Amino acid sequence: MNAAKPRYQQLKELIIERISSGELRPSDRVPSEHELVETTGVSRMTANRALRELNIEGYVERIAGRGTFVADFKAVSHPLEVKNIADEITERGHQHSAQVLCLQTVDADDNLAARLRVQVGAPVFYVRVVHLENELPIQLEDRYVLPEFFPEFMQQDFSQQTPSAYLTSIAPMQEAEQVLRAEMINAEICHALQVDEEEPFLVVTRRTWASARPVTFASLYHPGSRFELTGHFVPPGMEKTNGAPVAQRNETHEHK
Amino acid sequence: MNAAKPRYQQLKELIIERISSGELRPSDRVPSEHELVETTGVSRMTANRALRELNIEGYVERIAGRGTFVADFKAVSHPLEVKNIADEITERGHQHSAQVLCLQTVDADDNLAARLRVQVGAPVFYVRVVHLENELPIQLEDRYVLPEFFPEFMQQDFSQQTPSAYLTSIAPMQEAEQVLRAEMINAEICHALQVDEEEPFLVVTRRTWASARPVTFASLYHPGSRFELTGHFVPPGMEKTNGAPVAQRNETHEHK
DNA sequence: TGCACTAGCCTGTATATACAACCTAGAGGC
DNA sequence: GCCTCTAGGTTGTATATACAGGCTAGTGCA
Repeated sequence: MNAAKPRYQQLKELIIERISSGELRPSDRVPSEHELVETTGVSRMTANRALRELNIEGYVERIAGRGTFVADFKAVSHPLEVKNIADEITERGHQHSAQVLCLQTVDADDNLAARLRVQVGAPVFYVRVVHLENELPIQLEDRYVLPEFFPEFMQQDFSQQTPSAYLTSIAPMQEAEQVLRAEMINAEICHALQVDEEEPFLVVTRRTWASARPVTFASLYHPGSRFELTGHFVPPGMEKTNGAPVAQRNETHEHK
Repeated sequence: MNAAKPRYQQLKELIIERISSGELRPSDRVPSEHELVETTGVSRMTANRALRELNIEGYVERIAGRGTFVADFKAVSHPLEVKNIADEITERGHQHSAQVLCLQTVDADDNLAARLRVQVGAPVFYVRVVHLENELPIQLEDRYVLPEFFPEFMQQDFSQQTPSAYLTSIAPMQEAEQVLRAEMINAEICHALQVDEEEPFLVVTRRTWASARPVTFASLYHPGSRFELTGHFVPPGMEKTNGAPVAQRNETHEHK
């Protein structure tokens, strides 16, 4: 079983592994091209290609003259991904606040055990938080977390830092799966969000993986009348094409 | 105004421009690295970098031994994008069919004129199609199209080919904006989809651009009980990491 | 002490060269 | 006619080299 993989790819995976394992943490320094040449024996161009591609893929930040550093974990980069809700709200210039309704350890039922791949009855951390935008509730977050991955979870103050922000600061998100649907929701959640029971909800359920296993499972409930998910997509390579004769491009949110 | 841009970037933009303008169409042959060396005077490594990055970005397909070809237009590549609904259904192994409820030319009202950037009262093509999965209606599509970009639109048979598939076969999608929300919908649409009026809907509205202007505007209505949007995200660079000890990966739809 | 400058490290780009692997058309033999 | 094999074009990777430009710490001068 010879490593049929090209050397630049091996280099990339070696560095990704060091990041995923926690050996290299966000804003840590990654070996420079010259150091990689010396430690691995590749040429500088090969080291450059590996680091350059890791940069494009968002793993590292490169600064000419300073070095290469592990990137802050992409708070998920899809156009339609629900990012950290607190960031989204402050980006709109509004005030984010959060109320922790519940923070406890629960035993996994069948459904939860299957989603997190644990034994039925195994202890799982659980938090329920309501997120408010300018005092108006716009999201209820039900989140289950694997205790062995986030042992300090229960000691956090989630009215100050969102669960999502805390989790990504501890472990890199390696894979995510999410499902989006429209649903009518039970009275308890409607009441917590101060809407009536005829309100349709936009529901996002998401699992994220780290170290090749699911580590957190969340359901996010949004009142349809107060929340919409906006995505704007520009094909890669065109982002900064200001020299080309492309007139107005940056009018993302002119409507409404 | 010297071209401060690096040469590989200039090369990329030159080729993107030829694709966007329609000079190079999907599956057309793109100049080989050697030809680019001869016509533009760069070295082969520089030409290689330009083509390699265009490949990563999805503009072209490269086949060792054959050449480089313009890619089929990515039927939109986000995890959460609503792709061509017909493809999604057939990928699930089900039967797709479509009913054209309406195909006509309408005058743009205020709202539509603003979204498509045309004069109020300007003629716009309009089609309403219901998409069925194994005879069950799962999407109603209301689509408005700029006549000057798609003059043959009204002659198409949209029960055979979805509007989306037709449009992307004619013009490359350069930019997209979409909004997703949960809503209660009027009786007419509920009736067309054979659901009762208490059904919550997942509504997607989308504009797509070509040649730096919006060319089509669509609203897609999905009954909440019959439709969910699934996204699966693997960070770049990890897609084919089969050498790493990552066990089962392809179980995206194991639930439900 | 405080400032200016520079040496040295780093990334970014560009080139020339080399070899391997892949694919196809066409030559040549059967 | 049909098959085989090969020559040549094409991509994929790897290396050595070179120069430009950004950043910083530390030297040395005032």
